[in-house]
Order: sequence, then structure tokens, then C-alpha cells
Amino acid sequence: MNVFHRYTEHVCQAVETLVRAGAIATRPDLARIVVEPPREASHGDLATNAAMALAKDAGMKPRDLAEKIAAELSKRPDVVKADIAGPGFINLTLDPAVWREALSDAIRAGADYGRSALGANKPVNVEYVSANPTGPMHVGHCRGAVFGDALANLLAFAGHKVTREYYINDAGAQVDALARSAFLRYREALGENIGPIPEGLYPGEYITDTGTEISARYGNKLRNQIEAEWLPVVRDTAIANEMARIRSDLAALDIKHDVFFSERSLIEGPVDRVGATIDWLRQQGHVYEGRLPPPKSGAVEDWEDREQTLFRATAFGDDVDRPLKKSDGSYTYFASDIAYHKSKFDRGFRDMIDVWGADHGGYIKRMKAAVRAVSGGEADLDVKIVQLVKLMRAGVEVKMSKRSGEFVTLRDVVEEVGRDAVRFMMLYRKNDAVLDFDMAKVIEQSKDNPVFYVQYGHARGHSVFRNAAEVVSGLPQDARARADMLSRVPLGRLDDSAELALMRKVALFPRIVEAAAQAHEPHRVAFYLYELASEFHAQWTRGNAAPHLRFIIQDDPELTLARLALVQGVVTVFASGLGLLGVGAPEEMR
RNA sequence: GACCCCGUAGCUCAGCUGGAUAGAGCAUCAGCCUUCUAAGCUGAGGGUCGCAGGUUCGAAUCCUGCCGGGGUCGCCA
Repeated sequence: MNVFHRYTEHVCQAVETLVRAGAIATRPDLARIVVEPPREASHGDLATNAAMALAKDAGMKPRDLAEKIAAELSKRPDVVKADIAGPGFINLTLDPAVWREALSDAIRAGADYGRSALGANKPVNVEYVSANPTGPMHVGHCRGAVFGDALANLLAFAGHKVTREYYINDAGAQVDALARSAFLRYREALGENIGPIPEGLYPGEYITDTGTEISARYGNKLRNQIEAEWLPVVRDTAIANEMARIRSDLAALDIKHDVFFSERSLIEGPVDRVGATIDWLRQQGHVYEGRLPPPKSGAVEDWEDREQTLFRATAFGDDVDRPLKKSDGSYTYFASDIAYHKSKFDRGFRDMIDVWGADHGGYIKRMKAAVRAVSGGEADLDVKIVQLVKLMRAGVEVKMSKRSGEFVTLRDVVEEVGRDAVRFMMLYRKNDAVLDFDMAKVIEQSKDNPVFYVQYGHARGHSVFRNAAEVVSGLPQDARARADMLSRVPLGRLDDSAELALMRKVALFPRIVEAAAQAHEPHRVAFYLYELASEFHAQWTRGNAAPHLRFIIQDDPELTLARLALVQGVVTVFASGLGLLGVGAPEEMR
């Protein structure tokens, strides 16, 4: 159990004791109690808002209540001091042994340090990427991919049973356009001059592969067929090829999925699950035939007022009811998506997270409404929007144009700057804020580059281990053996204030993991790691001017061992935290 | 016109779901290398948290209304 949980319990116990003794008249609700690091280090080790949070329930003034709780907490042998400050904060100064023990615990836990049971093994479905299989992934897809992947890592680490899912949009007009584009390339492969690719089709060169493949497999056979005959054949091959390309792009970024879910399978499987879902909703009274007011955008020329099949989204918080069928009788994208989310519910997910690009923001309300409807209010959908990425090179924006097919692919970026830089920088920003991604800056080996700065912290720790072998003769080479040894060394000599601060920072990691998982915000881990790196580098450099603060003290193996334990704790957190982000933790910078 | 995001130091951004004197990096200025890698560190200056109300012991954080920037509003996905 982490330090913060433990002291939250101690505070609760103190309050319970006071209630039993009659010092507090009414039993307050303890859930609001927070134990956190104080704003300023000078305030002590931990701070709690307990007195302020409970004052109202207890019918007491915050500071009066604080006095009593503080007095109770002072009785603990590990509490050196319990001060009251400001409006009623209780600041605890702890015996440093608490932090030393926390450090030993961290080392002992190793790769599992920070792992939490918060999720109670509850299933959660995280859907991310879900790019159309109509072409290579471009940088725009990158952020959602990395975000979703890191969020899934984080939730798993925080004790959820995570399923990572990709929804393949392999039905609808876009993949038909892909098929037509591939058919042109097929004719081209057979020697025909196809001229320019018509408007509405995909001009990308990449489709020639599929054209060549089809010509090799079918020869002239498809050429004289009518579209209804060749289209499904060409489409299947084209989609398979594009999905293979996407999977390979994802692999380059180390993005993983457990389930690739085909939209087409919902419609063309053994049963029409979209139709079944609509029928089911109709039985529940959530689908009806009706008319809609025209769109407000004013840009719709072919608007046609007609009676159509509508989902009663307004009953679940949306602004208007939403169509489920197009005029040609086929399902709208939304209809499929409802069936898809119903499938998630039927597969046992009560917690769903969808990661979407900023351009889909207007779709959130209706999807949440749909999930409410198909789950009878039992399931919760959180939609995380990742904002645009502005691609830069040395401060100059890299312009991309969809029309000319001139866009920077995900693969280009990964090849230019590396997986680690892409992943870290995509996470070094809140998901709903626009992100500038400078390809020149992220490969810079300097403190201005957060990726490097954090990785260097990890490498620097290992550099200490390499150098320490001369002073500590018995220091094991093997990482596990070393950690095992360091988890047992006496830490009493770690008494420098900066060393204690580092120990506190290490002890904070589990709390960061839980908060980030709860908020669905992996960027918090990235920022935390940056702060940890900052403190670690600072402590290192202090050793320049003050040699007695160096990690390795030539004639003092005992002190050296204690400090190596501190380094081990820091390194453990770097490795663990970077692992959550899917960023490598190198032992040497080259 | 409606809905969604954003607005915090000159710049780029955090701010732990309502707590203390609002933080970090860059930039500026003043310092630190015969070292456990200076690929780094220390210190200083710099803010009416877009504006105006409200909720309460307490608001950058929650509510309402404005202002500015971006996105979306199609039988595209």
C-alpha cells in the first residue's frame, strides 16, 4: 500500500477515535479526506484537508477540528510533528524512516512498483486509432494511437482488465471508393492508360500494389465484369492490404490491439446485427419513423425533407434525434456504431473509452446517448478527444494538403525521429490541447528536449551503477540481483534534504498512476517523470560543488550503498513510468 | 445560429477533479566544468489565471452571461 493511502487511513482512524471519545459530536463522511504532498516542502511531508472537509459535518470550526485531529495524529510514533496552517490544513512531518521504508518497498516491487488494485479487475474497453483502411496512417492518427495505447497501459497497471480495440471502418462509401481506385490501378497494371484519378477516388500511389496484385491473381478476368461483380472482390483485397499497411505502421510505433473489429461483420455476418440492434431499440421505444428539421449549417444543397428511421437521441441527452438509414436504405455510420457499442456491452464491458480526433467532437453526445440506450443506463462511455498536431520542423510548420495526397505519414515521422520521441511528445501535453510537434527539436540531445531529459535520467542512474562497482566490490552485475541487494541495505544515512525529497518523489509515483488512470490522463505520468528527472539531475550536479553529496563515495561503501538504493528507486520509477508511456528506457545514451 | 474544446508569466505549457503566498521549461539577467558524462545545475526578475457576475469558510478549478481563438453541425467515416 502506498504512503498516501496509509496516512489517509491514519487520519480516518484519528477521526474515528475522536468520534468514539465524543470529541466530535456527529460522525462525518470520511470520503472527502485527501492526504497529499504539501504545496511547499517547508510545510512538512504530508498535508491533509481533513479538518476543512469534515468541519461542516462535525459542526465545528475547521481550525478547532484540526487541533483535535492533529493532537490525535501526534500520538503516532512516526509523526514527528502535526502543524495547523492556513484555513485548517494539517501538515505532518514524518520520521524519515517512513520514506526510507517506502524506498525499500519500491525497490523490492521493481517493475511492479506503482501497480494498483484500483481497477478491481473490472473490464474496460479502450477503442483507439480506428482509422479508415483507405490509406497509410498520417501524423494526425499518431496522437490518438499513442494516447490510447498509453491509456490502456495505464489502466491495466491500475488494475483494470483492459481490452484494446480497433474498429475497422470497412463498410460504407469510403471503402467502395478505395475499391474503385484499386480497380483503376488494376487496369493500369494490365497496361491500360487510366489517365488522372477522378475526383472522389484515392489518388495515392500506394494503391498500385493492390492493382498489381489483383492483375497477377485474376489476369483479365475482372476487367469486363460489371462493377457489382468485381467490386466486392477488389474491395476485400484492397482492405486487406491497407489493414496490413496500417498494422505495420502501428507496429513501428509499438501500438498494440487485442481486437480488430470489422464494421462489415456487423452487417454481413450470419445475422444483421445493425438491423437487430435497430429492432431492439424500436422495441424499447427508442427508434421511430419521423422527420427532422433541416441542418443549420446552410451548406446542405441536397437537403430533402422525408420521413426516416430515427434514434431518439434527445431522450438520452443529445440535441436532435439521429438518422439510422440513408435514402438508399443502407445504414448510416452511426447505426453501425450503435450496434458496435452494443456489442461491447454484450461482451461484458460496462466501462468504455473511445479515443477520437478533434473533428469528431460533434459526435460525442449522440454516441453517449446511444450507449445509454443500448445498455439501459448500465454502461459508461468516456470519449477522449485528441486535438490536432501541428507538425513543425525547426519552428516552421510543415504544410500538408489532403487533396494533393501530400501528407507526412506516420512512418515518415517515426523513421525520422524515432518511436520514443514521437510517443513521449504526443503524451507530453493534455489530450484536449493542440500540440506542436517539432521534428527537429525532439531529436535534440539537450535539456530542452523532455524525451532526452527523462531518458538521460534513467541512463545516468545506470551510469552510477557501472561506476560504483569499483567502490562496492560485491555489487551484482545482474539487475535483479542488484535490486534485491539494494532493497535490503540500511538507509539510515540518507538524511540530506534533497535525498529525502527524491525519496518522497519516488513514493509519489503510485499516487500519480492512480490519479492519471482515474482521470484517463496519461500525460500526468509524463509530467511526473520530467519532474523526477529534474530532481535527480539536480542532485547529481550538486555533487560537483559538494563532493560529499555524490552518489559514490570512494572510502564509504556503506553510504554509497544507501545512495545506490536511492538511485535504484529512481531508476525503477523511470523504467516503470516510461514503460507505461511505451517509451524506451535506455541504460546508456549514444 | 447551435454544440464541443481552448484562453494561466514575453513564449510553450502544468496546476493532483474546490484548498495555503498560482508552478515548470524556454527566453532575459547573474553565476557554476582538473566531474560519479556540463548531454547538466544554482539564483533573480516576470502573472488583475480572457472579462463580469454567482455558488461558499475558500474558486485558475463549479454555475451563468459576455469577449477572443479553434473545431463540428452531410444520406463522410
